[in-house]
Amino acid sequence: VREAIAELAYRPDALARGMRTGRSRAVGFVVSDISNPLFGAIAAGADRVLQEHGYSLVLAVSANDPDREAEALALLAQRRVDGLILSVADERRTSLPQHAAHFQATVLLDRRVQGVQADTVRSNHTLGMYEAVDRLCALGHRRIALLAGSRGQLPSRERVRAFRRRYRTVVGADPDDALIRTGEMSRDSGYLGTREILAAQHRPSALIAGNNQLFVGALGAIKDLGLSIPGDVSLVACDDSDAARLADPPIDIIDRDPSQMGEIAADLILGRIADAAASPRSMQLPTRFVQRGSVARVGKAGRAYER
Amino acid sequence: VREAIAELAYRPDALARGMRTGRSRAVGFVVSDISNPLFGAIAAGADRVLQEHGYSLVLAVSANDPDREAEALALLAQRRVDGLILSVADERRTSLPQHAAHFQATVLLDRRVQGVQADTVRSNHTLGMYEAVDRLCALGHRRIALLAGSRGQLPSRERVRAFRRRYRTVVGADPDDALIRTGEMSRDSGYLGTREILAAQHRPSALIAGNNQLFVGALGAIKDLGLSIPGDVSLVACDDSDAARLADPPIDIIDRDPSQMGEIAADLILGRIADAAASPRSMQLPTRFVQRGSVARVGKAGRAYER
DNA sequence: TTGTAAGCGTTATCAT
DNA sequence: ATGATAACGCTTACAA
Repeated sequence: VREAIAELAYRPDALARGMRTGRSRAVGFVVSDISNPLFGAIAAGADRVLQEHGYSLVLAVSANDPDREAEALALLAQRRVDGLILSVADERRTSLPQHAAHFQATVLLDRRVQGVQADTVRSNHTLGMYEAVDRLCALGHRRIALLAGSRGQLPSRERVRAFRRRYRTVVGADPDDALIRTGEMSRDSGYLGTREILAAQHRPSALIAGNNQLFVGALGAIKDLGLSIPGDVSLVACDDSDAARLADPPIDIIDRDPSQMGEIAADLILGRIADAAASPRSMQLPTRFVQRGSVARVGKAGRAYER
Repeated sequence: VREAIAELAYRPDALARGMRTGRSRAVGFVVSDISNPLFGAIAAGADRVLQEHGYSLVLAVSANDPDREAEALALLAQRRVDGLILSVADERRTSLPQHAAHFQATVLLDRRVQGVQADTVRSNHTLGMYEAVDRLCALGHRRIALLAGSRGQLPSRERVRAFRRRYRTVVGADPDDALIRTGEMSRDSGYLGTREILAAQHRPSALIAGNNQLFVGALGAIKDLGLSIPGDVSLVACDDSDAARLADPPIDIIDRDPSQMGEIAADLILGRIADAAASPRSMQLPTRFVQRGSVARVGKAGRAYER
């Protein structure tokens, strides 16, 4: 019999097995943009763990559009995926609550959705933001702009909150709300926001970009305005990237470990599949500020790389 | 009846349907590294087209390891995916021939595999390389290094061939083979290769990095060596990236459209699923050289941005 | 221990 | 047209 198996290269049909057992051994992965290396790294981490356990990752790109997200969820439900790893496009407009019952395991990536019982993997965006504000304020920065991203995503709100709170603690006054801008998590939004902010008469001395896309836009705008980093403006980006490492000067970042996020998400999924009744788990990973050379003492224009 | 469908949110079970019809409406996507934005963009393009047609993309990361690639193919075969989009890790060691019969549609991304009947999407790496060599030679470069990547991947061989051929045509002599280096498609390989090449006594005046990872390593090495671009060395990268656009100076690239590659791959898959008997199709997309400021006339050290 | 049968949710076929 | 029924390939439960 074993000979025949080997000879015919027989492999059990996963569809039939899935139909009979009620488990497809597939996990959906819904993200706004898989060409963003942050999500790519998360996917890679998750896939590594899932592959080891004979599970596959079914990708679905939402393009930050709640309607496409809804279609993706419907399609994945139809495919009877056992689990779902989801970076909700907009917490205020997500259709997850309508679909959640179809997935026996759901892990939310850095999001909070009302009325859905799900495990979560979260980054502690507060930690790194505190360190960044400490550093900027210690170097004399008081007018600090924040490209915060969308209000429909938890990390954006968390960063704004941490920024305000720490600024108040350190400086003893509230930050200028006009310098805190919400908007799309896109290059264009980062570019336009930065141009507006830096064209104002009373220009901020530092800028924090809320994700890698906003950072790309911000850096482009700073270049186009002919400003120098950190002489004219100090810059901090959230999440690491080749562009941040290789820019001149290299850009200070609020860093985290995205592939670990993916691995933990996969672990949570597998754990919940094994024990559907377990109480919801929430894992939190740290973020940390990394100095590189894009932040200088305020008012010392031209003296780059000061530490 | 329709009321009941709406009321119970009934959706046909894709597993059962797949079992009965013999079509899973899923397509496998096997790549070395999904955190590489090049593959991310290809995946995004493919997913956009496939989603429109009710197909899902099943991701499998091979990490450039032929063994993991083999496992991925076996798992996807077991899942009865209708099609396969595959960027083979190493053409010399791929197990695709053993698995190909399980997939009724296969599209190879920029690879050639002996004995496998598959549609292909190819980039014409020759075009952009010709333009790059023309440009470099026109500016007086004669000692040009090429970080070519792995010999097990068609684009690497195609670039070496195009480089040699065009150099010979333009210069009238063969290029120095010691400056053409094969190796892994990794940052480390790019870093180490660049350090070695640029530390030699008779240093080349220009360097071409064969992909975005090699480029990242090369740029890091150039920085660490304290060399300036393009004053000390001119640099050209294959494939665009944020890092190339935002570097100072911005890096000249050999560009192509990866998301279009993904879309075309998906189109080919859908076409072949519709007509399995159609003769194999091979689509070729152009590459083009884009000037930005990282290439200068040879011997005019320090005169950056010369055009 | 070994073998047989039922049934998972579809779709397709075949009577009516 | 309409409706009942078989079959896809597997797992599992139960019978021999």
